[in-house]
Amino acid sequence: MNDTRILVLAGPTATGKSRAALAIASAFDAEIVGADSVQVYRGFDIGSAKPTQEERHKIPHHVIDAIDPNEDIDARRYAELADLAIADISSRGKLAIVVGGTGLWLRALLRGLVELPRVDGAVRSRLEADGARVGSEALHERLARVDPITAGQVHPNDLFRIVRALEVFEQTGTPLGELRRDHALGEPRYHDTFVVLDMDRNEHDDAVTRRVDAMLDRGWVDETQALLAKWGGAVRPFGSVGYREVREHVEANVPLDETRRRIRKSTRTYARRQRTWFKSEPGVAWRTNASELCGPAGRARLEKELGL
RNA sequence: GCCCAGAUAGCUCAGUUGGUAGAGCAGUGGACUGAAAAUCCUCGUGUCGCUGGUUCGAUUCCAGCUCUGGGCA
Repeated sequence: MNDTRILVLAGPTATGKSRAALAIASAFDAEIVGADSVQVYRGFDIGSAKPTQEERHKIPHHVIDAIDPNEDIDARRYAELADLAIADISSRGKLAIVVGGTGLWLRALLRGLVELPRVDGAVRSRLEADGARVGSEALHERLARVDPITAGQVHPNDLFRIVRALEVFEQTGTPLGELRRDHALGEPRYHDTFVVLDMDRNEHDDAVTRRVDAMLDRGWVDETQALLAKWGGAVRPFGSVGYREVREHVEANVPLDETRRRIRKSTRTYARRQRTWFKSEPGVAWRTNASELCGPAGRARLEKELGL
């Protein structure tokens, strides 16, 4: 356990996290550490609602624009980058505010993950090829023989997790289910104040609609076109909400209105998944909304929680 | 005014040879330990337009009415 005190601001997309973080950062002389699996990528700006240059000039942001789109990052590497940023910020006597909606990354940072070797790309590709050939049920049966614990927890259709469990078994000789059982949920790694933001459902729906429209008005299509030209469509962030749909607009001539509709839909679906995640995430100190958090009462509570 | 077709889940519709109904889309709930904006799972009661008639029983058949679309005047 690290002695550093940090503030964590999480919650579904488009609930006002970034704006609240900016307000709190100016009030408390803090800097911001992103926890966002798309904002880490350079160039993916508009569609990830990345803070603007002016905002970032005013308040330093870390672990945003950290890698190129053709580089790989995972929860472990994210936690390492965030650890470095937090250490740097607190060494200068400032407060670090971790802001983002990527639940697994936050968990990796705040609680740690099971100790495991690096992912072996060759092993993973081979297992994926197996999956494509024999189907996920067959792979699930294979998993049941070597790792019954995980097989019992993972649906036979969830190829993604089946492959992950098999690759861990191949690399370590120990079933992932046993490793996880022994690790459980790690002890807190920081003195964190974990705040989850949410919003009234109808209000949030409107916020999503407005945000998608604003992004398109700001030149999201042009940005996507340029990114496609530079990196190609196979790069990971093109699998994300919105970029996937805009890419189809550009490459497959899906009409803009239809694209707009699809983005709204997948954004809402994504927000729902985030809501489910944060609902049961342990260690949350306060569930609130952006306006309450940024009001006088919120500020008083933050001062108390953070010991300022 | 007349003729024809339709009226069923938030939307588009299917269906019930008379025993109170089901798909797609939309939406919802959930899982998640190095791909996580990813990946995967779950969930469908609605005066079957209104009023009457026939019937043990009508959303289904019949009549009238209302509304919508199309055609003819």
